[in-house]
Amino acid sequence: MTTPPEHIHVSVAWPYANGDLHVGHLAGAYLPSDIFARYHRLKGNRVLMVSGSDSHGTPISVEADKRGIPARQVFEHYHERFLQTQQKLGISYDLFTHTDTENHHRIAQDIFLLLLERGYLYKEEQELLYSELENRFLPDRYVEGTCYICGYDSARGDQCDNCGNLMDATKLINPHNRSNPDDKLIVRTSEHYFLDLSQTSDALLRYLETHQAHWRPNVLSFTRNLITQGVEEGLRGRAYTRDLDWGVAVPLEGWNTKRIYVWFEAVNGYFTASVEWANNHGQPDAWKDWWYNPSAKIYNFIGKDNIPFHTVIWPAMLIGIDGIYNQGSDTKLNLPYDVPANEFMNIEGKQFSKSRNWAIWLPDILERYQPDAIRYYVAMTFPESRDSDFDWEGFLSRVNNELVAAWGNLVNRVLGFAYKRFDGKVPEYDVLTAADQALIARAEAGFETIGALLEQVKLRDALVAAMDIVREANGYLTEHEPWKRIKDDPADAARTVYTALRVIDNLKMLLAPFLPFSAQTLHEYLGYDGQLFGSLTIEDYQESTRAHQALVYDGRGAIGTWAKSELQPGQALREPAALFTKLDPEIIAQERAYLGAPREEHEILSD
RNA sequence: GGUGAUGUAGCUCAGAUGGUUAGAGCGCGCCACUCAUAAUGGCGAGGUUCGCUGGUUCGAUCCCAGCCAUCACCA
Repeated sequence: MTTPPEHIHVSVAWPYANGDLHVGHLAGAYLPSDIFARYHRLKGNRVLMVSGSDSHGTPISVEADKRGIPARQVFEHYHERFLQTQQKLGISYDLFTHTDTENHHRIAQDIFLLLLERGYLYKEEQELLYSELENRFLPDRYVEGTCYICGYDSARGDQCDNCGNLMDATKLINPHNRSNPDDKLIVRTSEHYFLDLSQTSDALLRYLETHQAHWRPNVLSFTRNLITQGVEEGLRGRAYTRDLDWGVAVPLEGWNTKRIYVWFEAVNGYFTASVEWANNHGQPDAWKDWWYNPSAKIYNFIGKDNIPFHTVIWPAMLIGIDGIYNQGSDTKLNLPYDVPANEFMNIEGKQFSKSRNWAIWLPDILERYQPDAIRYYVAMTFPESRDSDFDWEGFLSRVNNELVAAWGNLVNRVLGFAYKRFDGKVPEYDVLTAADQALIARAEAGFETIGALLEQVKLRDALVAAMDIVREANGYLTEHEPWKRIKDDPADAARTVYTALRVIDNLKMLLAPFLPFSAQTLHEYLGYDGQLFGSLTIEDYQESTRAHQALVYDGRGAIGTWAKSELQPGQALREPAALFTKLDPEIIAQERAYLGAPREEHEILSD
């Protein structure tokens, strides 16, 4: 009764390549998506997990200006660091590319042109602030002026820091260039394209109806209100184009000073990266197995700040370009099946802030902690239903008391005992008692119950459920005391140790999506060969005019399956060692000292 | 200002189409154990009853209204 494999597309938010990745990124999107993808791969489903660096956008230009280097240099620098960081954390993208590829530019332009041709775009004049000194329109965050509400003289173009109101930059009094007060700005009109959302709102509401049963309630009601409110108030669009020189060119005559708005082309990346992946594998149509397959499911893993873009704008675009690159077929282009947006992860009670360096940078903590320790704590603290908090005391406590003391120690005590007292082999046993069978059944049931939680993207609940089994296994050992029985009833000790090993073997798989590195180590200690998961490598790709690097998961040769252990008595074990490092309580003070202090970027060393 | 969410034990978080004693992990106390990275297991204490004020109801922490605080998006 094998079920045919499902096609699962895991689309992960594209990080701006203007600074290192931090735990907020990991908690919001990357770790949830990786756990989800690894689970589905173990299930035997066909997973396509893609993302990439967002190479464009004002934040990158701002960073480039600050450093006095070209935008391209900024994004290439951080793109490389993203690849290294995520490789070390084991975020298993089938393809993590970036948006400055020929492929991405071409498809983003095709999407724009198709929407234009089909009448989903309209043109309108906007009033914007223009610098005659620099001969360009300035983005709002480059603008400063006097607040027209409270009179504060250093209001930013997008918001007044004094009264908190959002600003319409063109209404600012005495607007000037933020970096040059003498550069007085003038209001000029500029022509732009807008995506006409009113044309897709009915289809979007029908789409919501068919998905409301499995969407998170906050995502659903937020989206529904956005659309219905938009219908009532004549929802139109947001600008699809901007007056910028860094980004994907608008493919029209006379539009050479404008670019496609970064948000619009970035969400296209889920699609363009799928196409790139297929091309890289020499199967140019393979992406259609996810995008034009009615039974495929697309999941968008994002943070709560991006909900409208993924539940309104991106689906609207997909409706608009239905049929793209699929001539001769009437299969519909898939919309996201689910958008399991996470809330935010705060740091020691305060919001993340790059400028104040109130952040936990992934490259930094990867120098000091095991990737599985980081993954464990962050997964246990996922902001799945509300904002959560990363605090170092909690990190120490969860790693030492749960990961090391409960799970790591269960493995260590049982494997160590079996290795020493049973001649380095899985014990041979006569029969299993009811208690033995009950514990094994309990662990085996996890493949159903924990699997169901993972499929519903209740990842923290799934991890808690696995740890419950760990505790039961520890309790079972305490009750059956094989270290005593080995003296007076060796047969009973053999049963108990066999049972514990088999439960550990099951737990290895149940925890593998969360803790892939230690699961592999444990797999080997148990005497097995082969890799549970595939390899994750950084590859070079050459297009006709440029080259780029990408993180690539290759699942060929992976042997892990989401299935019950069939551990054989007599199997030779390998000499075990501790899976996890216990942390010194001093790290709390050390780590807290980094928060808010100036930070130096270190080279990311490979292991 | 609008929309959506969040506010539950010392800490981090669950939860219920409204109904008897509101849960988990950690921390704390006691007991057991010593195979194990002094690692585990059991029991127990802890919430003035679930942000505040009203309302609906036989009954609300869970529904409704208002308010306060925090977060996100939008104007």
